[in-house]
Amino acid sequence: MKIGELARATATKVETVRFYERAGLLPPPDRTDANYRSYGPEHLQRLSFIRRSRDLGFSLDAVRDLLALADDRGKPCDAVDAIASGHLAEVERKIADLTAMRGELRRVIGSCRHNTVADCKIIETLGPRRDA
Amino acid sequence: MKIGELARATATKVETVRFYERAGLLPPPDRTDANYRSYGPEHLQRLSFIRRSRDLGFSLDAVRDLLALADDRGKPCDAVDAIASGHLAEVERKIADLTAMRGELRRVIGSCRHNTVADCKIIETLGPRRDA
DNA sequence: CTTGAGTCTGTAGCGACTACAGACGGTAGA
DNA sequence: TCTACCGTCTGTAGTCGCTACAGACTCAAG
Repeated sequence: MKIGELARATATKVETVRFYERAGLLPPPDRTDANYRSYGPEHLQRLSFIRRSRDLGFSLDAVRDLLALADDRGKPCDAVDAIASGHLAEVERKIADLTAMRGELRRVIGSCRHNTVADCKIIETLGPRRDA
Repeated sequence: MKIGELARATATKVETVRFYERAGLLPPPDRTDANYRSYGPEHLQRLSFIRRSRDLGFSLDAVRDLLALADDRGKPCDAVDAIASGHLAEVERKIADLTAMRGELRRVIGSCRHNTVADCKIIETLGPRRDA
């Protein structure tokens, strides 16, 4: 299959597919006479893996590690678990950060009385020591 | 005050202060004879505003807009509210995305039986149609 | 007088793409 | 057969918000 088909099949942009190749995540495929990339089912499978991992928020580095592990079928699974668990912890930290932000933002926005900027509570909150 | 003092006072790195100046967020201060930046209290106040806004997750573009509004004290406050509300919506979207990710990750990790990669549920889940 | 810390400018790097420019290939309708 | 148009190619630069240098300077303390 050509790059456009592969891209469509995995909901990826063509440029991103080429980017993954340059980044060493997707092996360089054969080329046609016209120098077009020609992918096989193994590429489709590998790109699907990458996309799914990315959807779960894994970094490209993590995806690289996961792919290497996936290719090493005899290895114990704990390394995979470690990567995933580490990532989960990070996601949880981000959720906590954003939840705190949300609380602050709601508080700040809730205090807006829709007057002028001069006595805007939002601006006041942002600039803590504004006295003019 | 010199850039290092300003940076310490606002928990900002010196390079970041200079970056904000280049980015047009912090006005260029006077210079000493030795060409050192010399900041006044208005810079401290403005940088505090920037930092607080960044802590709440506003983009630099949004901070620029907020600063412009803060300087225009007669304007109605609704524009400020709009920026903040838009940002809140985005934060909520991110929380929803991350929460979905977290659920998926927990499910995937929970299925790990700590065997070899060959029958690792995590790898299986990531590569949907792996049959070897 | 020397040492060390702070400051200066300018540039390049990060992650994960995205968006071109400019050239070439392939195909379907007129 | 011509032509229009899409797809593909390479290479490079842009995005965001910093961060990290390199190499030169200044300043204060001992």
